[in-house]
Amino acid sequence: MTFVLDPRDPSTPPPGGSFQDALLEGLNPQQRQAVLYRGPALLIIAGAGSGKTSVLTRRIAGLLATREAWPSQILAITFTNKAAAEMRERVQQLVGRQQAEGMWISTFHSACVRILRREAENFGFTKSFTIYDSADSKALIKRIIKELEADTFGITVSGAMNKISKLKNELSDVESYARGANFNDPGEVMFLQIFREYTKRLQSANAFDFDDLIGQTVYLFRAFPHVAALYQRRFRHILVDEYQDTNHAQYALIQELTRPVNQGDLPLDLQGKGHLDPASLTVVGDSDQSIYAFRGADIRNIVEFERDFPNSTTILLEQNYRSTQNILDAANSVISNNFDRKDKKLFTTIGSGEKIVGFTGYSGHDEAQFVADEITKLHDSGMAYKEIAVFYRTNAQTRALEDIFIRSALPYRVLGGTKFYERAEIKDAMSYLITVANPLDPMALRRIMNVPKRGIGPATEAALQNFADNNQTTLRDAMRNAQALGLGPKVTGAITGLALILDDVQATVDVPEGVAQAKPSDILKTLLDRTGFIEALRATRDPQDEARAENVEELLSVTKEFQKNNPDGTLLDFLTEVSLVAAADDLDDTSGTVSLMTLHTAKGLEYEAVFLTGIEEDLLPHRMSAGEPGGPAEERRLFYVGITRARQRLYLSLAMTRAQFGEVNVAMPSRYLQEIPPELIDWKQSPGDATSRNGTQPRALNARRGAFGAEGSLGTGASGFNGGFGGGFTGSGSGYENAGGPSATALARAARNAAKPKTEWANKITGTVRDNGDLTLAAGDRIRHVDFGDGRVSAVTGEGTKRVAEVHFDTAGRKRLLIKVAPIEKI
DNA sequence: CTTGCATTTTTTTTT
DNA sequence: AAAATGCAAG
Repeated sequence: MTFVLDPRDPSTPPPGGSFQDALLEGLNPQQRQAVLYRGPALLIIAGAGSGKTSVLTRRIAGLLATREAWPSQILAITFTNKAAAEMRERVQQLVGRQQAEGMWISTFHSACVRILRREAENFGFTKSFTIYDSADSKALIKRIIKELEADTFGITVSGAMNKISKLKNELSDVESYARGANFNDPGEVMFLQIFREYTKRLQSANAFDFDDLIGQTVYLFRAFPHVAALYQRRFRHILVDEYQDTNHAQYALIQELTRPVNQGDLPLDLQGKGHLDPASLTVVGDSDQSIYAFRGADIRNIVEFERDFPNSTTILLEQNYRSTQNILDAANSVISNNFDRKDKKLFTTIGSGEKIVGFTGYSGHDEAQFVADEITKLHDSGMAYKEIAVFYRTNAQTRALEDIFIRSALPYRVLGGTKFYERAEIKDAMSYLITVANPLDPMALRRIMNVPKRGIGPATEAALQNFADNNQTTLRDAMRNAQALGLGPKVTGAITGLALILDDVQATVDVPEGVAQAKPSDILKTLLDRTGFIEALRATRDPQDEARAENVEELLSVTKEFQKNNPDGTLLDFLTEVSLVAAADDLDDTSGTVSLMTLHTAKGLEYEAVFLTGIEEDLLPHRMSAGEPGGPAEERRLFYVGITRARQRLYLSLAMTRAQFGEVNVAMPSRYLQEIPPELIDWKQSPGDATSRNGTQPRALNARRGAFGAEGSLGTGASGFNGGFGGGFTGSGSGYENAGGPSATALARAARNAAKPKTEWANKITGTVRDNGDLTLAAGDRIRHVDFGDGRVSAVTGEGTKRVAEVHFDTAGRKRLLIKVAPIEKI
């Protein structure tokens, strides 16, 4: 038998061995056991970086290579689409592309959509149902609350939404919730009404929300045994990654799929053929990395696995192949503060490595500057940008980082956050596609009814909805019959005109069997052209609309790209893919950029160098987690996840003050910092340094002290902190820039933190990015920088808007600056 | 119906 | 600081 192994994988054996040798090459005994296990249920407790992906892929490859399973009998669930693609790729490299054809490797949500599209007609949906994302659900709930005037009961949109989501994750529907409801509580009665109405409208819109995708699939299996039997029979090996983050609905789904097949439920032609035993289940997880309790993840699923599956085997993977011992020591030490956990200690043979680097900035910007400077140093010493990542707790923290990165000409990309598909103009354009795919969906239709502006306002929309309700028809149908409403001729024409466009395009999608459907990009192009969507954006005075028009054109390229990758991809396939992209999915390994993301998004990823920023009280642990039971423990796990992403270098940074809601607040070091043995951290500037050096403290900070009064002043807070930490934070005190010694860095810092002088050029900073126009610089020029003061240009590289100046500042050391946007002037 | 301005609220994390 | 909301004028 011939086989291919990943040449990048150091464990790839020399050619000539048996397949089994190749399969197990480079694995430790526990990993081998996990690859070779055959039986009903296997639990792999896999510590961070313990090679579980390798184990899972080899396990699948082994099943395929020995013909124990056909590819179509394998269902592997991953946490992101990117992880799914990677796993598929690695299995294919082991057994060949053809051998792996037909495996289901996907996320819970993608797998469920696939099942639901196939089976939805069993229970009152069509295959072209819409998937409502959180924003869609929110809009619908908001509408319902308004209609029912439920806000007078103290019910908020987000409150109702969270509650509904929580209930759905517990597989509770309106009726089961009603059974236990307290009908003497008017608020609860009102909530019940909202829940009922929400459910009804999803059904009539032919739509599922995110939670439904899982919950309704479970419902489908439970209500229709003949459907369940097909999938129980089909999937012989089910593997679930990140099992610690499954919620009850996902747990129930796995339970349904691993039931023994009831012969009588199968179609006649399948009865008595094939396997009737329950599928074999493999789950992989690590309770120390459970960070999704807020969206219903239930740690008990993994803790009680052995009870749920009495015949199961458990394997522990504790050897870490990713990080240095210093990084692991820090991680172990932090996580050991969570009681109620099985003791588990990661170890490595890699060696202790560099110390962890700590830094305390005076502000979020100061911290960001440190991060940028250190990244530049790492890059100068040969580390690729794509091997570096910056993590933070909240998306809002990206602002300061982006600001500094742009000025420093650091190539970066932000994962997640305000995603492309969340932009209003993109949602509008997507709504056109949704309306064509699913004419029953009034939410999508409402969204585009007056985009571009057609003079169809709220009153007209209400009239149409009224007509639809009175005639037991859809909003879309009401638009077709707009003449019957007796509105003005202009509005009526606008409405019927839009209805005609939508009907025309829909006719190219709803084609008879055997006829080819129109392609997503052609559909979008036609819709945009006939509605004048892009021209309307270009015709306005708002300067941002040009960027919006470009975004819509970008969406058009996305549809073309999709077609290139999926030649047979339908409109529905495209809509599904877009609905289910995860933050980590737009990671592009070839981008050559530094990656910025939240700690949650970072799960499952790894980098040579990792910067954990904002390690402060109220941020990590986050203020909002304080009230939740188990909140601080989950935040600690989040910190643990962040630490364990790093292979070689780990940086921990925080700031003494942080801007929030437009005002500056004092920040305190996170309690979790104390949990790392002090000798593991090399503080370039410790929290103590940043507060106790009165002589060199920046002006702006001194000025601010008065504002806080005695009680909340930095002085008081700082000494309290120093006492509490028993001197553990006494760092080198030399400042992080070695260029000019302590006094120089202190000066630079003072300059950086001082109130910005209101010179002409300072005012040029408009919006988020400043523009120096065609300012030209050459080596030898003297310049002045808002934060770093005066300096001399030593070199200029790059072209056009990407020109970068390397500057030796008199006090702040060497920096690289993007000439077009840096806050500089020639002197 | 649309536009512009004033006011208020908002940030945890995500499929 | 930015986004969402509300209100009044055109």
